[in-house]
Amino acid sequence: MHRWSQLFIPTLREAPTDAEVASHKLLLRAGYIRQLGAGLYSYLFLGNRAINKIVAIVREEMDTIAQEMHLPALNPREAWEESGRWAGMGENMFRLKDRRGAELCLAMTHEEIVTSIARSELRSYKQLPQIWYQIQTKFRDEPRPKSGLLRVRQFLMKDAYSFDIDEAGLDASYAKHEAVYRRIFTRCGLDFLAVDADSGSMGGSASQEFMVYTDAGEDLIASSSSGYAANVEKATSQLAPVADLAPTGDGQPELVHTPEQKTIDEVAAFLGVERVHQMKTMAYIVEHLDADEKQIKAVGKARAVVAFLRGDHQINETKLSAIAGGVLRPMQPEEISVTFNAPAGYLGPIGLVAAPHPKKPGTLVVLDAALEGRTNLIAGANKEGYHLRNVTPMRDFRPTLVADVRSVNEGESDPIGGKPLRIGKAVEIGHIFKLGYRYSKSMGASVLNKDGKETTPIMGSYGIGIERILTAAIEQSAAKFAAQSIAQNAGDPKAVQSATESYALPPSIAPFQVVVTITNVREAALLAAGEEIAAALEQAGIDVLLDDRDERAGVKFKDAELIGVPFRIAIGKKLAEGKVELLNRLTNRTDDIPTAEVVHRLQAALSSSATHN
RNA sequence: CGGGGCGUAGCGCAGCCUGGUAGCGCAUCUGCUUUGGGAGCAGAGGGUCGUCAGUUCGAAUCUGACCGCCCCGACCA
Repeated sequence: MHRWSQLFIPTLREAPTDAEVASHKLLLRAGYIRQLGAGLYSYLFLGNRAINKIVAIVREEMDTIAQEMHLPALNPREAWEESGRWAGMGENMFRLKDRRGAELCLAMTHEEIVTSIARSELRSYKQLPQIWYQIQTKFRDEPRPKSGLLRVRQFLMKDAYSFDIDEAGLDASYAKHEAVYRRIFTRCGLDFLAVDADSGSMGGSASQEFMVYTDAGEDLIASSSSGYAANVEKATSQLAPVADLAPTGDGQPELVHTPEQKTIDEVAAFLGVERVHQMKTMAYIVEHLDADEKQIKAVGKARAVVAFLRGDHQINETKLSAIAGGVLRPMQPEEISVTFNAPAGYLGPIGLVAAPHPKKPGTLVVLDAALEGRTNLIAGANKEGYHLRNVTPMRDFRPTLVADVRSVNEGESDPIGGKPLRIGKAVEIGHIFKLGYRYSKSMGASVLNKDGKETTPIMGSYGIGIERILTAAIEQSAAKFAAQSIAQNAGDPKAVQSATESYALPPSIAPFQVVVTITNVREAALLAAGEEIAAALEQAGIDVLLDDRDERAGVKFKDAELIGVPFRIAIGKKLAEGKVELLNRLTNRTDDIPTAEVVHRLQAALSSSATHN
């Protein structure tokens, strides 16, 4: 029996000023965690209990499709040299030396390690597929740890890796993970979305992120009621048709004097046109950091990239970077004038020499797909103080390629059902993706296939951030409480403020399922009833915390709320009538129930809250 | 790494401008009262004022360097 009077649950009346986001404040105030340094936290009794509950769910579900292992967190340099990531990880990896001067790192992830095991142990296609996972501490030297447990330097990750003989096998392994992830997050009580993600730097083919909408998040995602969901790095949308401008003069590109009019808005006002009738020019340098010799020979280590977009659209650098095949940085004005012999602010498509093919030398010119088929646009003239009218893509200039390189906007129609997109911040709690051959190939893993031929296995990689599940659950609940409170206390900012800092965890991951609050331990009858009820609940397999502290009732109620436990049984005045009070914090419903029915009623409440999740 | 803010008791803060040897609330401990929504009264304990150096008769206070933490940005398998 867990008795509050003997536990270390250091709740705080006020949150330290360092804490900004709701989950951070609440985790500190509830005594779940304490900070050791930037991005480093100690998980105290309650925090550790919640984490353990999450881990147990993850483990139980993962065990249905995979085998658990435990790999070293401390890795020798050599293991990371082979894949090229010793250099590739850059500053983000913690590095150290042993007493002999040998270099080591603290692993950020374990592709290299599983691949090296696979390479030395897997011989035949008959041994495939394999799915291996672990729940391990990961280390990342984040440039900016922040938001409590949301972005830290040491955290728990469930990472899994699949090895298959062919793509069909990988598809199956990937699908298994998707299904298991949905079960895990559902059991953890989260409202989540699986979104299409950019698989960019890991070089895979398909990738989905599991996201929870919350303002504390760092990613932006777009979703709609038709079931479409994507990271904005990858999201697309359908656009309403635009009526083009009528041609002027002979309909050919025509110079117009636009002195000092550089921005889209300035030109729009000056010429009396809409932004949709303009073409925006974005110039970048792409650096091929891990280019091979062949590529360097073909297009150089760095090359100019120009993208043309509709005047009211925003460039999506992730999309452009994927096409350009490297890291982008905006061109400096001097670089623009040297490279294109045109002033920044008046850069335009006509006269620009585009590479004929992305793999051929020259400037990579990308026309955003939204401009395809448009006519009579306004564009920069590559001449100080001038723009061009009547610019019609494909007639007046040819880009290297046409591609979607813009960012979607809130309210645009989603590409599958045409429903309006909702764009919001979200926290990434899991990520699955098809890695492909990157590691198996570079590290030389192979097995014999049916025909006795050496075959490189194809890999998948699948992560879950354990702490982020806890954080997201708190953020999600706190947001709900805040919204309710704002609705109920519209005129009272103080009440809103205090309720804003409340939450209740799903029973599956809460450190305890129920708190039994003895309102006054000095009354022998209350104390005895509390002990008895708590024991009965425990007997029934329910995780119960008995608040037997010699504190005032108010203090105990506040603390019970602070620690986020979803149910509370208060033993008080009504005991004289043989009743206690059951509070369901998830529904905010209070019932007076006969003591004899407590176990039964709570079990019913627990199972109904589980099915609602 | 760029920009901003902060560092004084466990937590929240004042004092710094104008140098004179540290204070308030909460928490903690003791006693009495109180006991269903963060109690009241009385008393007590607790601080190298982030670190180092400098200026000064004297530094929490002025100056410099460094360290740490938070926020915005860059970055982010």
